[in-house]
Amino acid sequence: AHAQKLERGTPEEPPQERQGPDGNGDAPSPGSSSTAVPPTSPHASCCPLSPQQPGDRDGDSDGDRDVAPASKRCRHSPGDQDKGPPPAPKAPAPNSVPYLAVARTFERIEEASARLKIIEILTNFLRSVVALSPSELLPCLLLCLNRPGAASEGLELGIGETLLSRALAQATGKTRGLPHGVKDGIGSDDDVGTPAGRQLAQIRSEAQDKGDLGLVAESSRCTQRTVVPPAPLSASSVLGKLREMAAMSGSASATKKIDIIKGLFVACRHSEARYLVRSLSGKLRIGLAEQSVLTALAHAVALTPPGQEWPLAVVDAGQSMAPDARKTWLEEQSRILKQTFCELPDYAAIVPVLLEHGLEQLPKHCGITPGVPLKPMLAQPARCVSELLKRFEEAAFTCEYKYDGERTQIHVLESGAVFIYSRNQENTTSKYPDLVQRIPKASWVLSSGIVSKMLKPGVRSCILDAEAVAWDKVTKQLQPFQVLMTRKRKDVDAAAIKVQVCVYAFDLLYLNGEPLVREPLATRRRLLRQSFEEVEGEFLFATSMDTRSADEVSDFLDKAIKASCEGLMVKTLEVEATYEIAKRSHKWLKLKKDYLDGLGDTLDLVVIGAYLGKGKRAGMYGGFLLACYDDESEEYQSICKIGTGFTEESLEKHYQFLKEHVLTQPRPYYRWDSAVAPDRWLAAVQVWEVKCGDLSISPVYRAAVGLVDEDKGISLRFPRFLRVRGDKKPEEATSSTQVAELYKKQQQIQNQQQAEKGDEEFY
DNA sequence: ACTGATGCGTC
DNA sequence: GTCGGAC
DNA sequence: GTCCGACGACGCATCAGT
Repeated sequence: AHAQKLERGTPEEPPQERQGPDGNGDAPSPGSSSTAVPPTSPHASCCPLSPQQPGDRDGDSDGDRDVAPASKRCRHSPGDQDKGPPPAPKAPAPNSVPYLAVARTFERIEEASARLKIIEILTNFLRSVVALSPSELLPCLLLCLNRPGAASEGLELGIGETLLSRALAQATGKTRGLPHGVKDGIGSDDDVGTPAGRQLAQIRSEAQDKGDLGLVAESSRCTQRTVVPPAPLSASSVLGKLREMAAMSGSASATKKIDIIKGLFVACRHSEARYLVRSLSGKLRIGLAEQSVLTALAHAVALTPPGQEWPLAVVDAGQSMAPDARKTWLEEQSRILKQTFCELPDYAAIVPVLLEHGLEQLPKHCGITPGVPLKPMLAQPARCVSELLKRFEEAAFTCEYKYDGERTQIHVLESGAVFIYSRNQENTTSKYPDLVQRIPKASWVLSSGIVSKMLKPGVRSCILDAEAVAWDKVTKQLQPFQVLMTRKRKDVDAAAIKVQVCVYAFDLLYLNGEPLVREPLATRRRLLRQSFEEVEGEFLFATSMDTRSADEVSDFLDKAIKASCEGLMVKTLEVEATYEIAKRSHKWLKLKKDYLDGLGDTLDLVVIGAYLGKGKRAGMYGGFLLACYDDESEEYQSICKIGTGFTEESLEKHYQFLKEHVLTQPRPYYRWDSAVAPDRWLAAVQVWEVKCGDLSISPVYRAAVGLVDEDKGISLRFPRFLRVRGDKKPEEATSSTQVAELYKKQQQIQNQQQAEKGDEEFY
């Protein structure tokens, strides 16, 4: 019901200040009792911004709106006391949670760096919400996670830096009240002549300086006037607006979204603007994400059980426990929630159950359901074969080819319905109608002529874990990831599909009504092989080998590469071999050529540009534009950007060194596309050694243009910085010819050419 | 009707 | 996807 | 080891602007 309400974007009831906790409440100082002492002067003790902003925005009275009567304050305090929310003197009416309470919590979290501290702050905030405004628990959680809803809902905000900057420019510009309907800043930078254009330029420049549009919003004055002061934001109203915007499409939707953002911005107080803008831009940047939110939620509902009558009988259910016992108990509670969440990663489904039945009962009501995506097992990189053997010690393990495609979770329901989900629980069913057709039950419905042997008799329902890989039916070869990417994504007509897909199944998570995630891989794999039949080019089991010999692993890795795979996945078979993501999400290991020292491709490239950093890289360069050298034309040709592999120290050093080499304009012998134009052009003075996964034909980069493709250059997949090559002059960088060679020698390209050759001989 | 920019998903 | 930092 | 947030290439889908 709550979700429906949000979907309709129902406006919140008029806020009742009398009851509305304002979130200003500071925590009692450490050591104080569980009973919070309301600060006597809210501005003095709770609103650090107020003294600096006398009278608040525009001198109107909204600075006072967020001050509730002292007796009602502190309810949604994110306080760091560990004794829970302060009991209020009397039963509260159903409250909404002020967005300011959320923002204040975010502030505190952002200031903290220790995860335990972050969890504690959020826990206490959530305890307040559970106790006072349980109906707003879901919106609060979604705001903390910065998501408008579950991934499988497929909601996209469709708001990026550009749109957001324009909205801010309009809200802070002086366009209103100007005669003759001045252009409002929508459009290109061409309108810098207009006030809004100037404002936009200023917003952008300030955003570059601060590396965070949210901070810009917070420090900008909103000049939009409203006749009636806007109502204070609540958690659910903000989330409702987010969902409203996500649901919008069609022409002029951007303008409508801008209007909504302006409306929200007008209503923002204090730090609300910062977090609103960050939410809209998709980066909360407070060091809080899924795992910590889950832990905090578990702690919150464990300590302050939901559904209690007022006054709360239990504010801290762990109060009487010894510290150690309390810790163990909280960890166990957290584990229960996380396990459930991994099997049903949807807060909209979990939260109501949590509120009604409590945490202990949660697993009874929520679990794996075909048709609902679950969290996939992930893998950690292994640097060498010996690390592998060391990690798995005596435990038996298996190696599987690591296919270069898209992770797919295939759900077959008893009804015969088929759903396909991505690694991130996005519903990709419509992208794979061909794949859906291969499921027999679906085939009956769609076309009785299609017969597949894939599912063996007796399989009524299942969830498969697999990789979908582009497959050339003519040459009977795997195709590169880039080919798979060219498939249409929406409303795909199975008959019109050009890029065929072969599914490589490697795990079975559910079979005929039974979850298998608590079974070891050996069992799951046996059931997988028993239940399904391979069909060439359509459905195969991932090629695997069970071994304990380092040499055999190495050989198998080479075979995988020769078979156009990325490398190997290595998994224990019996020990620690369940599919319980909550216990450890990266239980598997991945072994790729480019992880191995001395193996994989490295290039020596020239830095020719830099991008201003954002977030924790604000105030320095966050990324760089690299080029190879073409000795033929004596040009530096852009090949990729790079933004990882640096230590904080090296990043600082690069900034100090390279800022001395900033150019006012690019050298005439630089070749690049406007899409990658850097914030600062740099003189070609330094060579960096860079490692990468594959080399790809690029739509925007210019390296080795004309050597492999007539007018497309080459770029690097997964580039990362290794070190400065102080011994190399820029002209000694990797040459365009060498780049082309590296491209051609890739196994996938070799295999492809091999196939073409065979084709020619055949005709 | 077309194109380029933008957003967002995959890896 | 890769990587480094904080814990 | 876990969690988080810096940053990468690339292609489809969508929409503003022409």
